[in-house]
Amino acid sequence: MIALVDCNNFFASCERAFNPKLKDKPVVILSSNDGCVISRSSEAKKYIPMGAPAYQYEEEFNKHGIAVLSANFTLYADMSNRINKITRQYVADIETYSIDESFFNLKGIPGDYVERCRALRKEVLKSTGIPVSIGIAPTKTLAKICNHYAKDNKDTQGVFLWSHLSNKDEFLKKLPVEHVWNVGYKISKRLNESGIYNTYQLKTADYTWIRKAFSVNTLRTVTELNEIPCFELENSNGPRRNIMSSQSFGKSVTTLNELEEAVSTYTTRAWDKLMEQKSACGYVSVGIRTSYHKDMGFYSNYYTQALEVSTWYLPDLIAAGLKALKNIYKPGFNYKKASVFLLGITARDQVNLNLLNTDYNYKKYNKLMSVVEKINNENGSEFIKYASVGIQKKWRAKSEKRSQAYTTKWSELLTIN
DNA sequence: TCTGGGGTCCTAGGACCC
DNA sequence: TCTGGGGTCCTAGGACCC
Repeated sequence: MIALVDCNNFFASCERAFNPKLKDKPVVILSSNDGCVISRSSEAKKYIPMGAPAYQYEEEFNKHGIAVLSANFTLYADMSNRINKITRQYVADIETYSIDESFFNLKGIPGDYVERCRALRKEVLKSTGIPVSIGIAPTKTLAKICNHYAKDNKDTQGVFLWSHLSNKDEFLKKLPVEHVWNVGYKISKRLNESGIYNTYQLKTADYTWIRKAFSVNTLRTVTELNEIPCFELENSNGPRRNIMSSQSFGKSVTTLNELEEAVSTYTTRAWDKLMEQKSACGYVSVGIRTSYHKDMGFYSNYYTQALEVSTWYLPDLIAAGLKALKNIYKPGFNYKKASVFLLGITARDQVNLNLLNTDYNYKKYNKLMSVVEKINNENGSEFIKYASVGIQKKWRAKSEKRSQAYTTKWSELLTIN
């Protein structure tokens, strides 16, 4: 049996855990640059749709006394780790699926599954203040469905087991296909065109036809609806295969110079993650684009620059990023966003050496990078940095209503008067 | 003035091998 | 006029997730 534990309104709940004034009040959390709504407390859901652009909803915010906060990802990541730690005390086999969700295996867990999960839920709430819901089923896809059921039905006390459904087929008939995990906008549209609207129809669809008309993943989803597991629990502790750092600017950027600062900065952020998982990368890819909404003309492009040798030496990554940027930069546009991807990620002892560049000094570079990483870990990111990241950073994203780093900075600890 | 920032996996097609 | 049968690896792009 697979269980899915999912935090309710996670970002909004994190803010509430540290700010009692937000209790029972509608709360929304905004994306970076305070652009659009990415999390809502249950009270706010009545008034504000997911993804709503904040500037269009100012009136609603005021009318309903909605507390509006900028996203504080440092806080959310820390809370997520705490919840994971508690979960690990209950079960061994865990896959951290996202910042607010984990799958775990209940096989071999003694006692009643539902009681066990209720105890976990209670413990998480008591220790962190975050309410969670748990769905339990033979497959991940069904566990997702049970999780939603637990969230929507108070009488479940936050935990729901698939086999407790009295009439599963009737239940699935009322569930639109687009609510099924891994059935998104495109696939549900195509399913609808073939007359498949509800999840019971999807469950009983012809396997051969599904495989032919869609991908193997959709077949897996259908199989999982039939209680046969196809998506295994994955090892979420492994290294990332891609690393990305991307952010829109607080103001429009026109000059190459400012874009270079941003690309250098984002490359450094991505490098932080590369160092943390002790990997090397083979390619640096850079993307830039204008706003979708401006009349000034739309431009979007990216370029992937191969490194001569796979490395984790930051100056080489930045140089590659800047080279890629020069390939795609066109003057005369108002740029709104830059992205940096690190691709071709491998373990450091598995990098392919370059036949023509045999004297790449890994030893020396490794030493230098480790020192930089250590100093920044102790003193804060960008304590030591390459000059190309810039100092003024006028393009920096806005985040005007961000709460304190309650749990990760000594200077911002919660004080109680 | 203003619309996020991350990730994963799969597939088709091209380039190449013998 | 005719030009095999079998592979691998890589990349771009598309679909999905939160």
